[in-house]
Amino acid sequence: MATIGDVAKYAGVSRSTVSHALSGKRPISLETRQRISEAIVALQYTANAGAKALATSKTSTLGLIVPYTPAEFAPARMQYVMIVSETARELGFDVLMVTDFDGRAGIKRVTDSSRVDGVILLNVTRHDERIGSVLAAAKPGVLIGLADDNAALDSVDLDFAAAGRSMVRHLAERGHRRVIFVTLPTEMFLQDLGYVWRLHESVIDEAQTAGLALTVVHDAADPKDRMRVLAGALDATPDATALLVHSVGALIDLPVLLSQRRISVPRDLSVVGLFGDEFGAMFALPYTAVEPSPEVVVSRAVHLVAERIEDPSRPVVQELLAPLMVDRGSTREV
Amino acid sequence: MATIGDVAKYAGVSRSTVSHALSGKRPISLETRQRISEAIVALQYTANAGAKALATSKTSTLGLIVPYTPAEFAPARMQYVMIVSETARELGFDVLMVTDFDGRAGIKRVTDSSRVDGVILLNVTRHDERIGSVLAAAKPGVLIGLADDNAALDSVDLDFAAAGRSMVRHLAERGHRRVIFVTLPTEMFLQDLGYVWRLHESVIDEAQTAGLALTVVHDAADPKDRMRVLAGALDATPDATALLVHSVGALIDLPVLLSQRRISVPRDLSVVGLFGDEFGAMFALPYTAVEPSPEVVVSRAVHLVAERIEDPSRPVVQELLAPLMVDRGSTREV
DNA sequence: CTGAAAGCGCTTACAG
DNA sequence: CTGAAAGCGCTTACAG
Repeated sequence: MATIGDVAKYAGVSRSTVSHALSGKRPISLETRQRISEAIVALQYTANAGAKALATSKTSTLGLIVPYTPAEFAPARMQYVMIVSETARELGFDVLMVTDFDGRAGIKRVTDSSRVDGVILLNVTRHDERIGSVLAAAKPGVLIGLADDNAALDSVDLDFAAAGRSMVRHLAERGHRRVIFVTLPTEMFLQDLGYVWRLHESVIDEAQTAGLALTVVHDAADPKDRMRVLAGALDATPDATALLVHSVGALIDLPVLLSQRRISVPRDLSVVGLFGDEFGAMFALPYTAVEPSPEVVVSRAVHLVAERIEDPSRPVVQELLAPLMVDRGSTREV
Repeated sequence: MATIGDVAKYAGVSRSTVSHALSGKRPISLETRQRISEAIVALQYTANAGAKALATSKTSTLGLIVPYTPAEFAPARMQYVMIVSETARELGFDVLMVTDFDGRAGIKRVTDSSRVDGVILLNVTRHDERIGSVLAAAKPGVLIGLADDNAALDSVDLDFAAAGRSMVRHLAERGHRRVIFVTLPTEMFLQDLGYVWRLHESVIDEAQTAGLALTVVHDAADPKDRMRVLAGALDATPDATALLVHSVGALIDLPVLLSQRRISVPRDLSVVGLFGDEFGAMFALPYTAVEPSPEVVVSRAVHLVAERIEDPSRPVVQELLAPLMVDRGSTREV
């Protein structure tokens, strides 16, 4: 690999001139600049990242802390990872994936060794131990999700409370009075993920406000049991006119179950859920849904951490994204 | 952050002694070693990764080149990424995710700047342009998948040809003579992914050998059309006694369609497919299937690139993993 | 507008 | 068993 010294020699200038030509941090005569350009092309020069990081204390790398949460629905995760990576690239960063079983250890490792300029925490829980590690590292960090004690770090998330309310109101406005709420498996509540609770509570709360009778059913954690749980819920509440579904597993099974029972949507039953367009397309889900908009949430998070790397003193922000509802005609007036 | 100099001062030794104590590359007296250990703990010392990389020309980082292939079924991808990351960690490497739209540019970027010691190529195609980039970079690289011209790089993959043959034989042995082969969308064939062709061709080939009449149906690329394609295939070949399914989308839709038509498996129809245990569990797929074993394939790939980083002169290997079939009782004798 | 030199934090011959 | 010094490839005051 050619070094900056090789380029300097080839162009007949000093290394500092090459460096400045590259960074644009001081004026370089046109002629010199051209000679340097030629040298760079001729020698195929690319700056050594390690040397640059050593000299500047900047790595141009973001650590993506992916927690180990087997119970969660894995497929959706890839989308988040891809968006982080793509946004990071647009902002000039590379992404180091940190999937350590112990997220705290992972954060400590990549920050202590100065491998990253900042970290992005995926799947934040309400009492997320990783927040302390980010604070201890004294590096910029952003939470994708809301923690109870997140005053110290920037965070972004979908406004799941608003999402829950809008789903309930959507049904209430159409005259539904008895609704089955298929919420997430209890295992996921135990994982303390903020959005799980926020959506759950807002649905229950808004149902009360709207005078809507809610039958709450936790989806099964084990896919084998899912269908039975779902069927049981329908059996137990025959007078329900609508389903409000948060569980992704239930959403996938629903078409099968409804077809088995010859239940037509929305004629016999209205359905509203929470899932992304891309996900819905993949499984051909024909249901009206609140859109979690990962591209917006995640891209915003990456921008926030990049901004904070630029300016560590910027006030902490907490952003909640207003959810959009996509009407696919799976709900009707009753 | 404490530096090696701080540790040396604290322990009352030279920096080189600390460095050697850390690497174990020369004998250090017990007493000195202890003082150094204490200093490291007291100062919370962790070596600066950039400085280390600069001094040793080793980054302890692997580049994971994730291609941009929207047509492919995304959820499965995350599993591969996670296994790469976990295996890399076990071997002492971090993972840099490279998701550039142009994989070649991504490889050039991370290798030219010496950000990685080697690269792992996901979703290799038969004529993969990225191979040239790895060769040009003169860094170790491993292919997950088989390319036509892969004599120069290590590669690992499931033996998809064997997988195809074993599925056909499984049905042939049970007396099936007319089978519908639901293969991948034509879009995926155009993407030139090696495994797509290898499986396809081996199924057709083995069917001929086994005297099995095959109706080949390409699954729809658009999920909206999937169900119709699948239904059309059943209608067009009413005398088929079995389904051989490669398309993941078709696998997901199959339970719905069969339940709609009151077709019972394996009583009315035998089904064999190609999908992983984890994936099958997530969608509660009750079908006998060849197991793609991503954990084995991917972990092997990471080991191979790590070995080659250690010893660049090792002969190139190409490993094909024999597929396992998991019998879930979805096929019967006819 | 340009260059010589110090420094970032490591490792590793070299010398003892 | 240990240390002083050079070097990895950059950037950036400092000086002109």
